[in-house]
Formats: sequence, structure tokens, C-alpha cells
Amino acid sequence: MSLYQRLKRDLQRGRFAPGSVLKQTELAEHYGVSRIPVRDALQRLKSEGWLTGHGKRGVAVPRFDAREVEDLYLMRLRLEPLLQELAAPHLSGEILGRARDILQRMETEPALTAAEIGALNWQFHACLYRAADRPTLFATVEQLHRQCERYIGYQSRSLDYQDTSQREHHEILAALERGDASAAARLLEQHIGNAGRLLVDYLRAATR
Amino acid sequence: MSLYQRLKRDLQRGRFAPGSVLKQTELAEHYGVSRIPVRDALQRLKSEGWLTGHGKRGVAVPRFDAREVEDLYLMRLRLEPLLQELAAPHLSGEILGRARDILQRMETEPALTAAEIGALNWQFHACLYRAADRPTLFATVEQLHRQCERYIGYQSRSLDYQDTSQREHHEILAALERGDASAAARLLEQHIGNAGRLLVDYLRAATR
DNA sequence: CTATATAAAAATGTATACATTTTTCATAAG
DNA sequence: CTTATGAAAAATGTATACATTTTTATATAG
Repeated sequence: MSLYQRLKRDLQRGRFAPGSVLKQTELAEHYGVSRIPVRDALQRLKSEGWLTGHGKRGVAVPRFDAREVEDLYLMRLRLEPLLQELAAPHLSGEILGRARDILQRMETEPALTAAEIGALNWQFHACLYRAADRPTLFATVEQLHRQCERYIGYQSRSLDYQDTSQREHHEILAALERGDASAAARLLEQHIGNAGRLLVDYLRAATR
Repeated sequence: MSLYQRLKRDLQRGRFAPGSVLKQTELAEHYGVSRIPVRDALQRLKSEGWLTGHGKRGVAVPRFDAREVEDLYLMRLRLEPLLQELAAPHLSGEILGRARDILQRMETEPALTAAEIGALNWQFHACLYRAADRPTLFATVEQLHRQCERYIGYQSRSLDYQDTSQREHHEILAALERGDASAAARLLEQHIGNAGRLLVDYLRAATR
């Protein structure tokens, strides 16, 4: 497991206090490696939004920021329905079946952590998006997702939402299966909008 | 001047053949530094789209790709009018004046290179966008611009377009000055759409 | 002649050591 | 008491050296 992955996992788990400044030396010692791989990991995590630059020197763990989430979901709202609509004409039975399998796993597998649910969630949408064969658009959407990952620990707290979300997934998939791309796009827009609103509201309440 | 900047400049100038693979050792020797700063620069340039991963190891200079440009402009089309509309209510006279100054510089200063025109172009729009005070949305839009930078050398070739572009800039600014945010957004959408179409067409013809 | 296995070479990943910059803290001047 | 100054400490940037992985080229079997 690479240092990048270990560091990211520990950031996900909240092992580092938001607002604290991370020092290469400390991290190197903590993970038992030299500073070179630490530098690589920090730079990458910074470019993915897991860390923010801290003045001229060093990086800091960003605080949870409702405004950031608002922007991220605003962008996803504009880009993901577009991408899904571009994908719709290329959706084969195989791909739709794969998407259905993922939904099933989310329902049958017990005791999934928030991170695991989030991962499956993304797999579902990404599996559909990939059919569009638009690497650049896909890459940006994927990056927005990565930036959202940081907050999914929160999203799962209000767990009854999981039912709503799953129902929306089925509606989207059904629309795509009957070839109604624009309906699927509208449903996806609602899906993202709902998730975003919930998360923003939760953050506003939690970080007060 | 950092190695990152030097490398980026040389990539801009087409000093490295598209499709060629860049090796840390060669670059280190060429620029007279060790491989450590080279690694940092490569990773950053890769995350900004100036370079692409090449298999398991190494990075390559991406070829010019009309589909990439198409996606980039599609995203800008969806995000920039939104950002400008969010900025509109916060546009002070000072900011509008600054924007006007930039337009004037583009017209009066003679013999601007393609890169310089591109930089001023971005300064104009960014100056307006920043007023929205939406750091996350702004950062993504900025990143899309950076990814487009790679192609602006091409854009300038069809130089008569510069007039059209400048006229559009004035129209956008005028709409904002009279407080008509939605008209400004529509104009911006056309502005981006025009630029994108032109660039894509040019690339399709040039890379045939 | 083609394909596969293996060894040599080359490229990247990582550790240690050194250089430079930034920050901190104590001291002294106002 | 506040502020400025400067030296010490700490953190980051970079070079060199070594380890590991990947690629390439060669030789041998089919």
C-alpha cells in the first residue's frame, strides 16, 4: 500500500485535526519512510483537495467547509447529467447489467462503512459515465467526486437518506434501460441536488 | 524561475514533441538539476494536463486532441456563465474598471504573443469571476483554463478571430455594467462556444 | 522464423546528507 | 510595554547514493 493511500485513508478517518499543519519530517517519521515519498504524497493530496497550501511553506488539513461542498455539488449538478446524457446512446446491456449488479451489492452486503457505500455509489455512476467515452470530461467529474469524498463520512450519519438515494439510483437506471436519456438526466440532477442540500445542511448545523 | 515554470514554458513552446516520453534523468541533465525537483515538476504538470501518464512508468507529452478541447469547452460552457452570474451582484465600479483596463491593454499594446493575449484574456474573465468569492468553483474553472492553455498557440493562428473575441468582451462588460447579469451570461456562453468551435475546427483540420 | 525465457541495462522509487529558507524566540532599543 | 533586531532552530528544497522495478536485448527452444 502506497504512502499516498495510507495518508489519504488516515485523512478520511479524521486522524489529523482539521486546521492542523502537517510537517514532512513528522509524517516521514510517523509512517517510517523518508521525506521523498511524503513530498510526493502531499503534493498529490493537495491537488486533490485533501490538503491545502499553508502560506509559503507546508500544507494544512482543510477545515470542513459548507461553501466548498456547495460549489462542488453545483458543479456536479452541471456536469454529471451532461455526461450521463452523452453516455446514454452507448449503454449496452452489459453495462446496464453491471450497474444493476452494483446496486444489488449495495443492498445485500451488510454492514458497509460510509467509505464503502461512497465507493460503490461512485462505481455505479462511473460505470455509466464511462460509456460516454469522454476521458477529459470524465476525469474532471471524477476529480470533483474525489474532492467530495472528504465529506462522505458526514453524509452517512443521516443514514435514512441511504434509502432515498438507492431509490433514486433505481429510477435513473430504469429510465436509462427504457432509453429515456433526458428523463434519466433530470432524475440524476435531482439525485445530486438532494445529496448536496442534505450534506450542506448537515455541515452548517455541525460546524456551527 | 522554478523548474516547473521552465518546463511548462518549454512545453508551451513545443520544445518537446507530442507523443514523446520524458525521462527524469534526461530532464535533470538538460536543466542542470537533480531528479528530485524534476519529479515534483512532472507530477504537477501531469495533474494540470500538460503531461499524461505513460503506462506504469514515466510521463509523455500528450498529442493535441480535438476531443479533449471539445470536452474542456463543454465544461467551461457550463461553469463559467454560472460563475459570472454569481459574481454579477458583487461587481463594484473598481472591479469593472479593472476589467476595462485589461481590455484596453489588449487593444493598445502592440505585438502581443499568443501566450500574452491568452493571459490577458484570462485576467479579464478571472477578474470578474473572483468577485463571486467562490474559491472552489473558481479553482476548477481556473484549472480548465490551464488545460486549455496548451492549445492557445493554435488559437491565435486564426488571428482575425481576435477582433470578434474582443467585441464579445466589450458586450459582456457592457451588460454587466448595466446590471444585466443574465444577458451577460448568455453573451459569455456564446463567447466560449465560439472560441471552442473555432479551436476544435482548427485542430481537426490541422491534425488530419 | 517466431516465441519465450533470462540476463543486462536503464529508468524510476527511496534513503541519507547537505543547502537554503522560514519561523521562532530571546534580547535590546524606543 | 511594545516593537524591532538578530541569532538559533526547525522546516523545506535539493543533491547524491542506493534499491527496486521495468524495459530491452540476446540467446535458446520449438
